[in-house]
Amino acid sequence: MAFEKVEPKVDFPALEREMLAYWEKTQAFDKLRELNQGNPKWSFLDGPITANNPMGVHHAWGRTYKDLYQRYHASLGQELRYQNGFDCQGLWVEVEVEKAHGFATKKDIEKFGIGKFVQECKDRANHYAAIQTEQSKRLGYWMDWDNSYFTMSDENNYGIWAFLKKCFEKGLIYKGKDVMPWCPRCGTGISQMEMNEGYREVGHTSVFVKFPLRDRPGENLLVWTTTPWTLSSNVAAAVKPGMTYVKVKQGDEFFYVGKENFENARSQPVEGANKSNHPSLMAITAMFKNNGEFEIVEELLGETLVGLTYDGPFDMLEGASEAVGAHRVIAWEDVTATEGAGIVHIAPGCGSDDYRLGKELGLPNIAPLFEDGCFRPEFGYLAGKRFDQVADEVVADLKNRGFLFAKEQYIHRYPHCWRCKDELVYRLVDEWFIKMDWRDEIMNSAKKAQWIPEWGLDRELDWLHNMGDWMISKKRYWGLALPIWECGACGHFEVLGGKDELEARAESGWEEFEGNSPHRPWVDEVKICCTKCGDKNVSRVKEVGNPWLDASIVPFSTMGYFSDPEYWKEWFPADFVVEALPGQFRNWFYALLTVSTMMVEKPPFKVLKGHGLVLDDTGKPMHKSEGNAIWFDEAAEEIGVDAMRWLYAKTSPERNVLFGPHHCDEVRREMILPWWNIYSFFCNLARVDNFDPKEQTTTDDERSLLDNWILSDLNKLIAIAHEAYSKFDVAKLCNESRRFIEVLSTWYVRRSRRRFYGPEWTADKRSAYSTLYEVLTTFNRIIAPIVPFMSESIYQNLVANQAEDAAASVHHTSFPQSNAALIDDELSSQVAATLRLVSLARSARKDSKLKVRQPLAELVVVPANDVEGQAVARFEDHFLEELNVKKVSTRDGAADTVTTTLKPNMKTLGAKLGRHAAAGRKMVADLNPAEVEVSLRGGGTISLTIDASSEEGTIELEAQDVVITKSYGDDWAGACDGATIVMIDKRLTPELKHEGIARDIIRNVQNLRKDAGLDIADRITLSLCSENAQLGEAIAAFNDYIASETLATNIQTTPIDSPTGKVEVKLDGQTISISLVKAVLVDS
RNA sequence: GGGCUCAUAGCUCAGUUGGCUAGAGCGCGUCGCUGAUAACGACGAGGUCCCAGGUUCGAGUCCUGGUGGGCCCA
Repeated sequence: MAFEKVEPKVDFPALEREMLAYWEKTQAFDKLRELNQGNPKWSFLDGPITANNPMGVHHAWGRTYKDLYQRYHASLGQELRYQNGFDCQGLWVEVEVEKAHGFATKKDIEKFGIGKFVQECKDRANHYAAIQTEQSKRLGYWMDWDNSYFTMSDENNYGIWAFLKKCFEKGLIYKGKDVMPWCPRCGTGISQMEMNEGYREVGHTSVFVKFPLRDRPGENLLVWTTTPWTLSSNVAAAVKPGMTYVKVKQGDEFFYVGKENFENARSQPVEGANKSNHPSLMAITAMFKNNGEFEIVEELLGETLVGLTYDGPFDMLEGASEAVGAHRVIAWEDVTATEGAGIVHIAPGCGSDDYRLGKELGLPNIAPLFEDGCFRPEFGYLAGKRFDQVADEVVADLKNRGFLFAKEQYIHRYPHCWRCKDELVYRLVDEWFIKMDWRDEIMNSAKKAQWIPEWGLDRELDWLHNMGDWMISKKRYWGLALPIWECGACGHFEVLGGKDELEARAESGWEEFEGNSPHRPWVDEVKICCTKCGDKNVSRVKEVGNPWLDASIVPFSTMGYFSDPEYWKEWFPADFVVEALPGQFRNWFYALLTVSTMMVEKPPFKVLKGHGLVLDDTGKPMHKSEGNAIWFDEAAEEIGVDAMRWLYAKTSPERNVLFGPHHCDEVRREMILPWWNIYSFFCNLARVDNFDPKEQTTTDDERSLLDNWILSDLNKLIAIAHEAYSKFDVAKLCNESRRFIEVLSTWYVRRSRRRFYGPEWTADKRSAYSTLYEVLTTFNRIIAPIVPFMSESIYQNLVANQAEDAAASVHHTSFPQSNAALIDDELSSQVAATLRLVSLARSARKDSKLKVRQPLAELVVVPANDVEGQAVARFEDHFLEELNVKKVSTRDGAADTVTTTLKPNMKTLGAKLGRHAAAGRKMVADLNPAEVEVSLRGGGTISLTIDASSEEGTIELEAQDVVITKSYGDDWAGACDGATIVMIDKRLTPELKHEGIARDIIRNVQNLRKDAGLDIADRITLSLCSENAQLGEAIAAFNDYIASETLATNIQTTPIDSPTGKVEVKLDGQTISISLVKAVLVDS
């Protein structure tokens, strides 16, 4: 069957949709699974994508890797699971559902009904999972889409219960307190990651306050804070032991303050362009000045202050009573000399550093706020007021009671809720934790896996080493129901490990729960009996779980650990996982390792590969709000997903990829179009010639040098491809492929073009066809995992439609194997030398100012090595044609035609010579240029003694000290590179001149034919009219040549009546009129 | 403050275990080609391989210390 015509201009997105339809129609994916069923397994584990929005282009990077490595392993015949995952539970889904309803606080949700709310969250996850499924298919991502896992599934949730139960049995689950960023409006803690989203610049009233020392009447600590309301909860004041402090006397009072803090100018930590908008801060010295005269009476180290007790500013409040006896100066290394007063206000109930410090030292925690950010009743005049509305009142009060030293407006970046934009507050809360004192075991697991890049392991170990206990609770609604039942009567708590255990332990509520998923509010109906005190009404705690738990149980829950252990053993651990690097060390990678180490004491993956972020065209992060984010659908239909996939595949994974019009265009130009053009060139000729790959075959003997060379290169590429895919380094393959396409297009195809044109099936033509056919089909298979659509389309035309027994899809065929017998390194190096010599000769031709159309008599090569000499001998024809010369020859030396001249470079030489400049200059000028060139090449030096009597009279001459130029005389143009010299004879004989003119004419005729809309095969009658004698001679001399090249049946020197095409051009300054008409062929 | 990482042409990036004259694409300039090509090709200009030391016959590459950027932790 003939090849289908290939349009050189293709709508790639349309072609991709066509291939999608073909796969759908032929059930190509299912067929592939059937083919590999029962074969050795390759286990890939998918990190779940958050099913909360449509995909952006950034999602496509990881998914491209996931698909292409799976396709490679399938092409080796391996059986795969092809299971995609969706991450469904968590605050991000809740937020979107809240937005849709216009909810502002948790109370709105409770009023709406937790059951209804949770159901809507589920619906939303399902909705976007469906959209992402369709988008992934469009990406060409072959997965078992009917069998994706959802982290909200019962199996997954109960799997986590089993994990938590195991932790509980080892005594690792506990209820603890921590101070964390809290949004009073949303009523929830905010994680570190969420907090990073929400920093905004705001102004706060900051104050310097006095803490009077109890044992030293009249002496005060000077303390600074940007959050005056937290003074209500002050417990201690911290100094840095080794830092120098000063004791300042003003009036009857003394103040302790950090020496540098006291003396130095203060600046606001503001970045960039906003700087000028901010008032500068008053130095502490200046504050004192404002209050009158002062003097420094003593310098002392911070350690001498430690242990002193003081009166707090709010000791009269009932809520602060616990702090009164605790007020003292403590030591803290993190106190800085650049911010505040060098003495830091510590409120362990209101700050996270404060809390940690307080915990170490056993300080009491004062937690003044309710969930909604309002003060508790025991805080006097503050009671019932919100923390962010009391600054003025507090300042006035401090002033009245003599605690205020100074106040100011302070502008800084402060965390805000990323959802409602309210200011966050640090608040002491009860949360549930997993103790992490077994981190060494997790670190051992991490070390057992291979990390790509390797430093990923160091990074993970660093995190594991430093991380605190894992806070697994969140005071929200939509998420894993933490299986912790806590007895309200005695405080005893237990963790249940699964549905069966829950049923067995249920005292009441089972009927209400049964049939529902283990989520709030349904699971909360179930009450159990306290094993300690016998209370029969023990409830589950209200909290839901950390979403990373959801995603990290999947190597167990989705692989049948709980339901089908035999199956699980076959697929665990995964051979490969790949995800975006930033963030995942403390998220998914960490959680996976933790859960898996607890469950089976080993890592759930053998190889973990990470990749970077997707940035915009200019290297900036993509943000919806900045308008530089790109949706997946938009990009897919604009540039096509093959181009997108290639862009992702060719980027070094550990760095970021720049995605935008410019970079996509580059991919199209360097890879997609050249590859398609070679294919369409071949295919359209093959149609005309009725090439049949089974009929027109060739033998090794018949292959040309170029054929052997390109096959050698191809087989090398196959070996590289196997290595790159199996080591997960596809970027390397992309680089090599690009190089291959380039040499294939610009050397093999271009140099071989004419071999395809003849009418007869000569051995050479068969050889050209069958070689290029093999190269096309093989290379197509190599890159199929990366560009599945384009390669499928090419395969369909070149292979599938040619043979009944061919596989239905390129993705059903097995990966090519490299044939070492076809690799010829010597030939490759000779071709490389040829390319280099031709390039040099072009440079020489350019220098000659004679265009390539003008034939010249001779090219002379002075080879630098044997390979170059062999190249000239073996590829003589190519030199002749490429450079349009009549003869090519080699010579050992070129001393007779090339003059080498040497000029001293006084810029560098002058400095070396100093006072010997004049003599040295002469000496250098007298050196033998050719010998100097040889000596200096490759970094050598020449020792010159100008004046033996002085030490500086001897210098080392280096390459940079001289300028070496070559001239080739009037008759030759030349170029050199290293030791290689090429020269072209510039002398034009009349014969050569005539041939040049003939070729110019041919070119103009060809253009005219094209403009006249003639078919390539149309015959013409040609008229060439010129009054110039030289043109006439040229036409006469090359009449046959012109006729055969332009398919002219007749060339006349008189004008044609009503020509189809006519043009007047100037050749060599002389006018010639060219016209033509399609010849009428008479059947003979 | 600690960990990891990056720094190569105007821009985006290659550069295996140290090895001949440090490369590509884009952009720029010049020329050419244009019956496979949404084009393309050739040639050219453009480099302190961030800085300073060290190891070595030899360092973009290895080591130490800085500077600057990124990520993470504190």
